[in-house]
This record gives sequence, structure tokens and C-alpha cells, in this order.
Amino acid sequence: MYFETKEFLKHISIDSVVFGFHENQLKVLLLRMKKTNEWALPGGFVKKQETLEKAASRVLKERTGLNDIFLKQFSVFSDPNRSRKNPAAKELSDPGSNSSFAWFSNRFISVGYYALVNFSQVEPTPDFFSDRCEWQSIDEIDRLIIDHNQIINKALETLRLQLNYQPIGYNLLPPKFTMPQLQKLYETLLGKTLDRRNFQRKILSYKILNKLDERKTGGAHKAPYLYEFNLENYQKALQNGLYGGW
Amino acid sequence: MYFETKEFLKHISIDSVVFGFHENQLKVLLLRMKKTNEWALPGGFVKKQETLEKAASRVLKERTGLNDIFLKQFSVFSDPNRSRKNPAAKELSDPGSNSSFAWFSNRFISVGYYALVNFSQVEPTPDFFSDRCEWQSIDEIDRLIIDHNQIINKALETLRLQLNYQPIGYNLLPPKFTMPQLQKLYETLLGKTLDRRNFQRKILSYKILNKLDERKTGGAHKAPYLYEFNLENYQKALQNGLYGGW
DNA sequence: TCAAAAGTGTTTGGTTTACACCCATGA
DNA sequence: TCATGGGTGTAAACCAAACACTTTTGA
Repeated sequence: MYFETKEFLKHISIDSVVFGFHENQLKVLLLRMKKTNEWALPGGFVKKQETLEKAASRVLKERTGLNDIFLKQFSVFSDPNRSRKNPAAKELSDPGSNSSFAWFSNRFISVGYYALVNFSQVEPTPDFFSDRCEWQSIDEIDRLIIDHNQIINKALETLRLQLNYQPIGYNLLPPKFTMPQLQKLYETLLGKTLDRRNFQRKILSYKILNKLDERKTGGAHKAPYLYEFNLENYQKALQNGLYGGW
Repeated sequence: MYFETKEFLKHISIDSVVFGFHENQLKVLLLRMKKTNEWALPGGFVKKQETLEKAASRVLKERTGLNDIFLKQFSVFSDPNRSRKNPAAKELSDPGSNSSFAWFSNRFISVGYYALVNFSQVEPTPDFFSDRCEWQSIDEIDRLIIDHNQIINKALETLRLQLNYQPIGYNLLPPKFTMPQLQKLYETLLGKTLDRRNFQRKILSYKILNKLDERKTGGAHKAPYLYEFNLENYQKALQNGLYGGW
């Protein structure tokens, strides 16, 4: 795939923070840039007749192989010097480069999206500018290009605030999951441990889960039950947030 | 003030939903367009070396006379046909118009900001394209140009969700206010009535208000006490949200 | 057979809800 | 003097937090 700058809107880009949950850890999908070996978020540009959502979803289809990804816009990053904040970006836009790379020397206002995916369904695929595409644990992420660390932080913050209003469990977990898995997800996102018994009682009280007859086989210790989301009830419950207030 | 298109980024605009609270009603600041007499949100364009925040704040300084307005980005509106959704916008971008108006025929991706201001401090001022600038009650707003009704709805929705995380009372009310006033604000934003006594107990339990010795004079009936926000405690309390959770 | 994980239930204390009485003020 | 709005208090219902015992499983 070649990169034709003329079909895109100048000055506007999108960057996506793709979250996955695997082995009780929150992961983010990252790309390693060919020229500098520095890591970056999957991103792209917006075609002249395309919404931002379509652009984000088109790019992520290429990076993950998935259609119909859960995507939410969360913030816009518009510092006029954002691309100059990092030496790697400077090098990327080095005028000595070929014209595809020169495109990066424009000022870009980037719209941030976060995506929630089922980790095991993703096939990480590099793009034109990168040679690797991999999951990294959220707390092991190194320095990224430009302001991408900041973008991830903002995405995480948003995710935490929206935990009670977005179908986060549904999109990050496999269709069938155990109560301890769901609890670990909540604990990871909230950054604190929760009481097993109180968690179970609370989450069940929302009536958003169907308890299945199956249990998770294979693991050591007592086999936990499997659950699935009751999508209809989940959606309804999220409209008012998962718990009260005024 | 003339409108020089060259100094602005193409394809990017900002639109602001300026909220005020007056006589127990939530108000929004609107402009009436010269050519079509249709109403629109205050908005503008982004200079080539300016952040979006700066652009929004510059425009609002012109429309309200206020510096240091509380501003939050809440969403981006990027439908490629958004400006064609409404006959008024078509007319605005009529090629027969002068060059300033022709600028509008570009595709614009608009970043939405909401602003919270102290109603009585605002001096509504029209811009180059409008002849009137006025407050309108949120539930009396007519059809606006382009997708501006949608932008307001999204702003309101965001405001409601952020009520417990943003200093909304502080920015919408005058420095000194009564408990009933604060309650009306909450009731308006939440769209439901609250018990007077329970509201007071709850809000006081947060320790975010200083009770003053003064009472509000002049009104009929028993004179209510005045309060002011204890900014330090308010900010701290908002960091965790105004009430619990997990 | 034991350590670790998972299923289930109870007690306690705090918060929220619902509701009542008295006071001040202008009409 | 009365209607209206505002200040303050209390009992009951509910919910959340803390905590213990039993079961299952592979090592």
C-alpha cells in the first residue's frame, strides 16, 4: 500500500489508543517506526469525503483485521508545536526524505480515539511507516513519538471516568468470561483492589450478566462459572450509569 | 474587524456553546446571521500558530468581553456534509457572495467547546457575520444553522455527565449565591426536582461551600443565607468526583 | 493432602430517603 | 395575618463494607 497525500485533508490526523485485556493486564497496540525505531500509536489521515469515525475505523481495520471496532473520540491535540516536541518526529519530517515522509512536516491537529477490542481477535499489522506492530502493557510503555504518551494518558483517564457509562467490559472481554476476570478488569482500570464478594454482589445486582451453566475448565483450583453480558440490560443500565447519584 | 481567510487553517473550525444561568434558567449565547437571519453558535477559525483552546478563547473574548473563560472541549463534528445539511449554510457559501462568505464553502471539521460563564458579566457582541448576539433559554431554542442544534445537545449531555467532575456551580453562579439558587442549577441540569433538605445536607457534607454571615436581602419571604465556594476544597473534591463509586 | 482459588452469606455501620415543624417576610 | 419560601432535625429503609466458612481443583 502506497501513501498518496493528495487524497487527505491537510492539518488533520487521527490517533487511536487500542486497548486490549490479556493475562490480567491492560495492553495498548503500538507501532515501531521504520526510520527511527521509536514507537507510536496507530494513526492516520482523513480522506476528503470521510468522517473522522470512518477514518479511525478504516485505519484500525488495517492494523487489527477487525471490522466494527468499538471506538470513542476522547480529545483533540492541537499544540502547534506538538510534532516538534520529539526528535523522532523531526527526523520523520526531514526534508531529505521522500515526499511521503515530508508530508509529516505539516502542522497536524490530531483527534484522539480510544478503541476497545477483544485481545485475542486482533492480528497486529504494521503500516507503511512501521516495521512492527505489537501489544504493550500499559505500565511498560516507553517514550513514544510526539505527544503520544500524553494521548494514552488522556485516553486512560477518559476510560476510567466512563467505566460506568460505556460497555467497557463487553468490548474488552471475550464473549464468555469468569467473574474473577471481570473483577480483574475493573481493578486494573480503577487501579485498586476490590473485595471479591462485594464485587460479585454489586455487579450481579445490575442484572447485566447471564450466568452460564458452563465452568471454565483447565485452570488449577476450583472451576469458576462463565458469564456473558446480557446486552439488552447492559445498554439500558449504562444509560443512567451503573449506579445512582442525585 | 475584517475577516482574512489566509491566516487560518483550512478545514478546521471551532464552535462554542456558552452556558449561562439566569432566573433559574439555563441559557445559551447565540448569534443571528446577517444574510439569512438564522441563528448560530459563536464560532470561528484557528490561526496557523494557535492552539484550539486559544482560538476558542479568543473568539469568546470578542463575543462576551470576558477573559479567562472556563472552556472544555467536548466533541468533534466531522460529517463531510454537515454544512450542506441546512439551507442557510448553503446560502452563506453561495459563490455569488464576496470572498469572506465563499470561505464557508470549504469542508469544515468543527471542534465543539462548552463554556461556563457568570451570566451577568457577559456583554453579548455580534461578529462580522452577524447582526445580533443574545442569550436564549435552552428549551426555547429554534432551528439553528448546520448541525448547531446537535452540537448544543451534545454539550448539554456532556455537562450533565460532568456535573460531579467539573466546577460547574462555581463557573455558572455569581461569587455569592444562595442554597436555593445552587439547587435550582442542579435541578435544571439534571432535569428533575430534588428534596430541599437532603440537597442541602449532601452539598454541605462535601465541605465545598463557605457559609457567609450575609443573607440575600430584597426578595420576598425569609431571607436565605449566602454561600461562596471554597475553591480549594471544591477542586480537591472534584478530583474524585463528588461522590463515591467502587 | 494441602495451598490457592472460587462459591456463598451475615453482621455492622453509614448514607439516603422521606417526611414535619418552626421562622421570616412582603403582600 | 397569611401564603410562601427558607432554616433545621429525625426515624426508617437501604446499601456498602468488612469479614468467615465451605467447596473444588491440580500439584
